[in-house]
Amino acid sequence: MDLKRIKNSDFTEEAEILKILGHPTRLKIVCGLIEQGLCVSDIGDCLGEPQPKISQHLALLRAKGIVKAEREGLNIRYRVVHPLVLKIAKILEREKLSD
Amino acid sequence: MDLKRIKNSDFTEEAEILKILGHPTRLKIVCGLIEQGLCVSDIGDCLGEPQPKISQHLALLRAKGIVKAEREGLNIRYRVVHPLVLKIAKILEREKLSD
DNA sequence: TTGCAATATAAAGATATTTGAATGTATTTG
DNA sequence: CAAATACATTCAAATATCTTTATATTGCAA
Repeated sequence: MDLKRIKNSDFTEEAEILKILGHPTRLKIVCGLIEQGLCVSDIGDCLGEPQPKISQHLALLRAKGIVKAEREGLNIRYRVVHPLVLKIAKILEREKLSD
Repeated sequence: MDLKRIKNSDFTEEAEILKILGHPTRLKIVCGLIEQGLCVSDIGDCLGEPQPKISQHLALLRAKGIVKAEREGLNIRYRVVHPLVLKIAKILEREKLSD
C-alpha cells in the first residue's frame, strides 16, 4: 500500500481490534476459542485466572464484536466470530506449530 | 488450537507485537512501509503528524524489532522486517482493497 | 567551524488499561 | 421458594500509554 492510499485510509477499527488482541490473556482466550466454543469457567481453569478477570476480558471482546456468547443452561459458550480475528489467530497457530 | 496447547503456550511476544500494531498511527506507519522504505519526514508529512510523534512511534517499532532503520545521508529510511507483522499488514491491505 | 536540516530524546501532564475485591444477576435444582 | 452454580458488573488503585513541548544529536555543506 502506498503513501497516498494510506493517507486516505482509516485504520481506526483495525487498530482497535489489534489492540484488543494485544493482551496475553485475551490472545490466549481467542486462540483457545478457535477450535471450539468454551464456557467461562473452562477458560478460567485452563488459564489459571480468576473468573471475574476472564469475564471482564470476554466483555471487551464481546463489545468489539470479536466473540459471541450463547447460553447453554447454566453455562455460557463463547466463540470467535470476527473474520479478521479468525485469520490472525490461525496465523498465530501456524507459527506456534512450526516452532 | 485446543485448551491443553493453549495452557502450555506462551503468547507474550505475539501479544506484544499486536499491541504495538494496535495504535492507528503505528498501524498506518507500518502499512505505509510495506511497499517501500520511507524516511521520517515523508511519513510525518503523509500522516499529518508532528515529527517527534512519528519518531517516538518508530523508536517503539524499532525496539520491538518490527522495523529497521538505515541512514541515507541526512535521512533515515525505515522498513518493516518482522515476519508476523508483514503477514498481518498484507492481510489488512487485502481487506482494504476489497472494500 | 558554523549553520542548517533531519531525526532523536526527555519531561510533564492528561488519559487509558489492568487488576482485585466485592457484589449483583440469572438459571437450574431440590 | 431457597440454595447453589455460573457468570457479569462495579469501583478504586496501580500502572502504562499518548501527546505535546522543549531540547539534543547527527550529518552535511558552505
